[in-house]
Amino acid sequence: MMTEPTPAASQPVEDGAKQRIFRAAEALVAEHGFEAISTRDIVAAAGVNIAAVNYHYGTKTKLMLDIFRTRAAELNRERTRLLRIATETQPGDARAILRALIEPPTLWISDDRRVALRFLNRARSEGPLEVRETIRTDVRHLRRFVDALAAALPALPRDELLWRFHFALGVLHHNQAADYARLAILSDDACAPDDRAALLRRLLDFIAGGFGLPPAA
Amino acid sequence: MMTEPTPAASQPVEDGAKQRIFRAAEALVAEHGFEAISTRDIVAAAGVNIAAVNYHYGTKTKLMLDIFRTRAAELNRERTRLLRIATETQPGDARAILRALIEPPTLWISDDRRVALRFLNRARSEGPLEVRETIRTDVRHLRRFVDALAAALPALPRDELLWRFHFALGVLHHNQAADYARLAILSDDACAPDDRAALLRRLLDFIAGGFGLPPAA
DNA sequence: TCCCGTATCAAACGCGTGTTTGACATGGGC
DNA sequence: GCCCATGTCAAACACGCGTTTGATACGGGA
Repeated sequence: MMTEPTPAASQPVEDGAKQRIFRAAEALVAEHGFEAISTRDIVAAAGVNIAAVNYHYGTKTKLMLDIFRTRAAELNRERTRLLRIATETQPGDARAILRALIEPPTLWISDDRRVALRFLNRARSEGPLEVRETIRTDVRHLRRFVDALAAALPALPRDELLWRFHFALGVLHHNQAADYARLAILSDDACAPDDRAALLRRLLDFIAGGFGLPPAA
Repeated sequence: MMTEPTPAASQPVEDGAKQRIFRAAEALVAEHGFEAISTRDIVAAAGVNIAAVNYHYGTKTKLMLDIFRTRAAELNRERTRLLRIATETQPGDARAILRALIEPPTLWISDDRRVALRFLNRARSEGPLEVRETIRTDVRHLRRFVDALAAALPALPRDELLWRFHFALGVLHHNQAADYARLAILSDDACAPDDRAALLRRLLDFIAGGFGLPPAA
């Protein structure tokens, strides 16, 4: 008798107005983008009065910041955990480091955290200035991966490493974003991101190949 | 004595109100995004009256569509030309095909068509529905590359090929978009996309590696 | 019982938006 | 000289935006 059955996402189980606003705003931004939705859209989806946003969050922008920080922290925590495991159990294995970077967002795509992931991507590209400035926090987080890769690939010059890391993030972000539409059309619906394991393998193979790593065992 | 000195971009040389609106809107969207700019911002930058946008283009959205179609056609034309050359002079060379895909947008980054390129990316991700729907046109264009790659890599299953193509487009788009900022911070400003030839080589190496191709000769 | 912090509500405020209007200027064709 | 198509202009339109207000309800502690 501890909690409600199961929360839809990793939000607190209580379902007060504040949480409903949080989740409605996250879902709407994930689907329609930052500028396309209004405070009135949010409160309509959340089933609360329009003044509730400002009462609980002060400002629409502060609400977005709150969502962003919550979700970014969740993602970074999971990645950091996997990175620690990788460097401890498979020291020097660059592929394992890349896997720690890639696996969390890729698995999120196919469960109920897909919404959180798409929100994060929207925020990074379209979000208000206050949101985009927190990218500097992300950089501190990503540097751990760069350093781990540098240690695992001592022969690779640092600028080459950084460029390839930059390209790898491009693949990741693109994959989290909207446009499976184009892939679906190109493939006559033969390619869909349903099979999590296969998607993760393909992503890891592609990025590891881009880093010049030999194919997996 | 044929034309004015040199047009800033590949627009007609005449500099009437219509062209000034075109270029001002393109530049503003490239820098600030689709929803962030208003008709009044555009006419202020273009030095024309506010009614000029609706007089010449009918609607703000139609203006954006006009810019998008113009620039997309330019990019696709250039890519198609390179693809034809590649398949004629280096038949069966997958790397040459990828180069035809990658080279035009990569070179645009470092000349005065950077604005056009960033507009195209903004449009694809944030643009109004009418703009994003023209992605289907792009798909017809991209299919030529998929088919050429399939012919050059007969051993690669089509679904694997399509996924890797999807990933490759991710790298490309990410690279055309805003965020060299993160790379600059990560590298302490050691990595900048100034050197066109080096950027093109790095991109091509990464994507060819992702396709499992051996390093270039 | 009274009180006060918490929360919700309908209504409104001021402002910026995309678009439209109607007047006015220009200039080549008859 | 007149006409009409082509542009340009200041002003205004209706509307949606984020935010604020002031009233009202609830509910546990003194």
